[in-house]
Amino acid sequence: MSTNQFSVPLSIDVVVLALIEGGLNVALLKRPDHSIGDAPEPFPGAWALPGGTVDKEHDADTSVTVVRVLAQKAGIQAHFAEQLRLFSGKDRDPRGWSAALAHVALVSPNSVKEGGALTWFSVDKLPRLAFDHERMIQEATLRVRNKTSYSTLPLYLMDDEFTLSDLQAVYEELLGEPQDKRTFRRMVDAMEVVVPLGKKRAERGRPAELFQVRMGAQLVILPGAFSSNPTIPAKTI
Amino acid sequence: MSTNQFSVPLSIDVVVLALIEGGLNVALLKRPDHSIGDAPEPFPGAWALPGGTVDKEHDADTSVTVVRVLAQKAGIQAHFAEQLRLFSGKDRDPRGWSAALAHVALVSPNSVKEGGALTWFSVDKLPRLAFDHERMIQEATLRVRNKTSYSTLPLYLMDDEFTLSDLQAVYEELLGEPQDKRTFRRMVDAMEVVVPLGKKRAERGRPAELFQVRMGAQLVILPGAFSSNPTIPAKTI
DNA sequence: ATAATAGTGTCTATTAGACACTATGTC
DNA sequence: GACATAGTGTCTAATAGACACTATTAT
Repeated sequence: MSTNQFSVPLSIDVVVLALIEGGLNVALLKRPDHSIGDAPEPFPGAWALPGGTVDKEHDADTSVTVVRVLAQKAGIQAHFAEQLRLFSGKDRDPRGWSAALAHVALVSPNSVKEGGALTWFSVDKLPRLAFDHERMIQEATLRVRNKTSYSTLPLYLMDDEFTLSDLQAVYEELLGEPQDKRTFRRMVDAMEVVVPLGKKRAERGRPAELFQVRMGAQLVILPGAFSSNPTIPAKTI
Repeated sequence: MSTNQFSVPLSIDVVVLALIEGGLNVALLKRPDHSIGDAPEPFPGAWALPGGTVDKEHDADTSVTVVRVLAQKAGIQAHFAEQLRLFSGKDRDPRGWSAALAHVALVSPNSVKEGGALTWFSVDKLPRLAFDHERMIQEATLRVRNKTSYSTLPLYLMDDEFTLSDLQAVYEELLGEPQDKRTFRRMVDAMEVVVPLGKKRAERGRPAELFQVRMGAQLVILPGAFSSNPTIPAKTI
């Protein structure tokens, strides 16, 4: 095992997002209130993202760690996960220089109900968070909202069966502005990512056709697919 | 200094890209041919990206390391740099489990001439590369080409002064297809990122107005800005 | 004048937005 | 029937592409 002067304490954190009652929520765990044994744990009693460390014996790479962390800490299998970025520095952990590889993961509302020890918070009403986890959540939601404007990413937030009105409501929530029904359906149609199930769901009014994500559908990225003008600030060194 | 079982050997690598005679080139360094002292260096004689390790005493975070690596190893100040992703695993370095934080950096053709020990290679004709550096270069160029289709990223590849025809040629190289002159200029105009210098440059034919990047211009991201349909494969866990 | 490249005018095809209309269910 | 929501038809405005035309330099 090579842990020398060029080694860095590395943790793997995941911003798990799901829609609950139409709003974006993030899964958090409460850190222990008091120190355990002799090692003083930082941020006692604060909330934190589910995370873990790499098991160098068994984790072929960090993506394996992510799957393991989601399963063990969150009891969740994500529909989508990707690296956000590496957060690092001497100030993020009082114990010294450290790094955390942050990820975004999207899960469906259904899987929220099963999730074990997790507590869900609206991304607009976050509690006191440990480390730089608040920043991770901010960047994760920004990434999701930006990608929404030019991709089919929100499909990963849907349940197995959904109506086109459901899907439009999700886009509207993430984009923060209403979408025209006709334009929206033209887009969805053009992307060829959903297939009708031949079933209908009735709540009020005319029953709506149920759809599911097309088998083998990849994340579709279209120029000017949805919304107006997303902007991402540049980082210049 | 905390280097325990949760620590991981971390290096910082940078894919430095520049246009040379119209084509995308990457800056590489040759690794020593023979072992130095007793530590057997992997990939002797192979080419590698400029990189280094975090100096936990002096580097507040990894972005500082990137700047330092670019200055020390490459003698370069980049116009643009961002994290690509963390490459990790037990197989990428024969010495054991390791991680490398890969970056993309863009520099102007002018800065190529000054760059000290670097050797530049066309991204289409790469030599034998150490570690997973070939993969890093592939992902870096893909990222740049994708962003080109919906942003003003290529501005960071331009010299201080350039004509609109120069800029269009860069976009055409990166997108791999010709652009309509009128459409291209409408876009550039709409983005308000360049300003005329009131000077002209003559080579053959009518002299062209010279432009520079507008002071304080940020990376502009427009829906459907350039080109047709970029696609990025999704990663599902 | 001719060649070469810069820059503009303008027609047309395509696409996005608005919005009214029809369709199908419940009460 | 009224009401509510789903789904479609279609006009219009905005945009993108094509491409010809004018402009300005060198030889």
